Amino acid sequence: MKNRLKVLRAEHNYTQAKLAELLDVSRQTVNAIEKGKFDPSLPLAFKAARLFNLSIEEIFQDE
Amino acid sequence: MKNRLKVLRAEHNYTQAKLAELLDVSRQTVNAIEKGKFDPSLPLAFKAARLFNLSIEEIFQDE
DNA sequence: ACTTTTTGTAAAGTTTATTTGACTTTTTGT
DNA sequence: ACAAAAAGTCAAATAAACTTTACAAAAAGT
Repeated sequence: MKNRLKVLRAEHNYTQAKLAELLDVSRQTVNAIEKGKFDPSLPLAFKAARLFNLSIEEIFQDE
Repeated sequence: MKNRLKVLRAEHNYTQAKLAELLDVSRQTVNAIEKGKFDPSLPLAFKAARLFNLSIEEIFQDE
């Protein structure tokens, strides 16, 4: 599962730590998801989508 | 997290067992998700969305 | 009424997501 | 070049998703 978190983070000038704080997860979780180590839970995907005002599909891609 | 799986199932005349088979999960998993016992993983949410030709947000609602 | 199908539920086990703490490497600012 | 900040990573622990087996309750078909 790919995602655009790194780009979105750059666009918003967020550090991994800042994004983690906004999503209410640990910095390592953000890092791991960005690096494709695992997929976020559905609730976390929703949180990210709301944060960036995007649909889940616009952030995460199944391919 | 709410979802419209039961309705979508009814619309397509799918039993829980049939939907489980199409989603490649156990029947109990479908049942548990429908009953709100836990949320699906993001990959599973994507599978359901593709199956019904809907966006994740059209099937699962955060509130 | 009876039989079959579907749904609900529960326990025990496996896998995956997430945490915390610690440490290294890379990037950025001066 | 140096210091500080950010990103990467690892191990051990907990939580949440998902499996299998098994059985009971409810719904549907004849």
